[in-house]
Amino acid sequence: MAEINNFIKTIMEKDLKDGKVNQIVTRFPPEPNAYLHIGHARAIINDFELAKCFNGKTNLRFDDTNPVNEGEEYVNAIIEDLKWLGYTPDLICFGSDYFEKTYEKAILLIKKGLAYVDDLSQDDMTKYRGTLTEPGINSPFRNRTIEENLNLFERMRNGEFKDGEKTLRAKIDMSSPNINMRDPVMYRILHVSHHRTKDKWCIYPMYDFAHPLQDAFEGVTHSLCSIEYDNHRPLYDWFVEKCEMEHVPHQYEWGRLNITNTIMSKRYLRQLVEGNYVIGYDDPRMPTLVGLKRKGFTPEAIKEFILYTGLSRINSTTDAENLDYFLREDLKLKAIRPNAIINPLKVVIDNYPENQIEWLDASNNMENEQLGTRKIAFGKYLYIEQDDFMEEKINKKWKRLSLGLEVRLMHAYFIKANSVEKDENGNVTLVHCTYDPKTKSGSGFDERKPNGTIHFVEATTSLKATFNLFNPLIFDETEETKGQSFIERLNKNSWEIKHGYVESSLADCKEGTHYQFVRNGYFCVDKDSKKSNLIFNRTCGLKSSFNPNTNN
RNA sequence: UGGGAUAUAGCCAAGCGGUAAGGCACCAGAUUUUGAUUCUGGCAUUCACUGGUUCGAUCCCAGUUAUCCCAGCCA
Repeated sequence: MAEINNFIKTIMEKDLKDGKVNQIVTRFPPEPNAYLHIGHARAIINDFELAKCFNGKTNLRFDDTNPVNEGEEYVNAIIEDLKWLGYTPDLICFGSDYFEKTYEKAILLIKKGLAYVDDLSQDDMTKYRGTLTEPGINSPFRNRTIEENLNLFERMRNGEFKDGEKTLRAKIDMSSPNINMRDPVMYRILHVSHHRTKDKWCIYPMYDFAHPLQDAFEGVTHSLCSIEYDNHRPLYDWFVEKCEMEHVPHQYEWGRLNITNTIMSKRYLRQLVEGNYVIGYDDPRMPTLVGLKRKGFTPEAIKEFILYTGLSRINSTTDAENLDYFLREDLKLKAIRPNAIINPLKVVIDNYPENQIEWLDASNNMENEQLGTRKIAFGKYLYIEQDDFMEEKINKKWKRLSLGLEVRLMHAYFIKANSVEKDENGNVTLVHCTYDPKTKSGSGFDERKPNGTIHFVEATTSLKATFNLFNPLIFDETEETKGQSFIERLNKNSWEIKHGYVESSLADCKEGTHYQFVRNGYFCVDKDSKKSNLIFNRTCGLKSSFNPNTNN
């Protein structure tokens, strides 16, 4: 695996060397209200790998301070995703585990005159907050006595007020140019049942107040988050200091990772699922970890991708090509390489006996002998790929079958095309060939070189199969699609289905097994596959394709 | 428009005062029973721009420009 190396690691090394910390402790803090996607994978992998570098620890802490939309379903899914990526947290905990301790710290701030109960309505609070260019105005409730605040806050907890009636706010500076410092809300009233604490609480702490305290309670040394929290760091530090936390955690930010042609926002992903535009969160076109897994991605490929892509404070958009590369790289030696024909063209070997099938030895992966060999069938009737035949060789680069030319059928014989049959539209429906028995694979025959090597499947023994070809769910922003909603821009051809044939050795293939089909890329057996109707999901394409019409 | 962050090739990304790492993509050639893989070579005289300091600047300073984030009782 690639060695992790980024600016956060440099910071950690220095902190350790300077004796600022004795052990690195990080945390991955998802809110349990969505499925994890490739963007989260970046946080997970960096959190865990950085700690691992220094024999540190990493906690999985569910940030469940807003019971609306949060739930058990997501908690379990996130734990499963982490397991799939190969990470075991040193501690699994919840923000709600600290509700009591967090409440006590709020009391402390009230007693220090640094927090107050506010009666302002939501609309008024917005007005009092000011704008980006104008300072805010102090709330008329800002100078309540400590006793009054203590009393009111306790009554908030006891459920004496309705949602939105009161809030607890930190008393900082309404004229701060950093809007986060303009008396941020610490607690709001929500008469909502929490998935873990049920109805015990009706006031819930806000992220800005809860998060730094949780980090401090757990002894987190390096609290890593994305760059949009940069503006929150002064507040983070303010709460840690004013709450007199024994342990002082520090927040560091990195840029978000986007991938070309990929929708990553929680809101959009939810819209896709709820609007039935995709099968579910594990639809192979989704950038969720479960989706990538079902499409055929391996955790190793995702890790390598993240580590090689690096980390900086810039929000970046990486070409999806990079993701594909690391999957190809991982699968190269793992995948079995059987024959599959996606767009079949019939071939008949005129000089081969009727009703005879020959079973030939074929290597599963010539670069990895450990994957063994299998038997493939050869007979009078074959299927080849339509793209592999052209009546006339139109240019020097053409390395496939044409009339009068000879090609090697992989793992089998040389065949020569002699004539074709066509339908009423002039399309080739059958190619008449002859084979040369002397050219059998492995015989060492080298008297003449074929025009190329193509793959095939024997017609009578092959199995029918369905191939799922996935394209990006959305188009790039173009002139025509500009201004359209995201749903309107959905790629109508994001899922193409092809029906073809695979060799008989795939009769007992298992879900999740990877195959590389020659010139068609890598495929993974989908969970819906049954022997009678094999289903393969394309995981990624090969590196380059050849278009006979555009090459000279 | 106030504050903050960022700017290195088509895309990521090292570099932290001594003369531009690496990966993807791309191009050329060799090998090849996959037009894949593998191998070999090529790919920033310049670091958003303009000045300044310095023997010397991607790096320090000043100004300019561009992009992103912040006005939830979301996280």
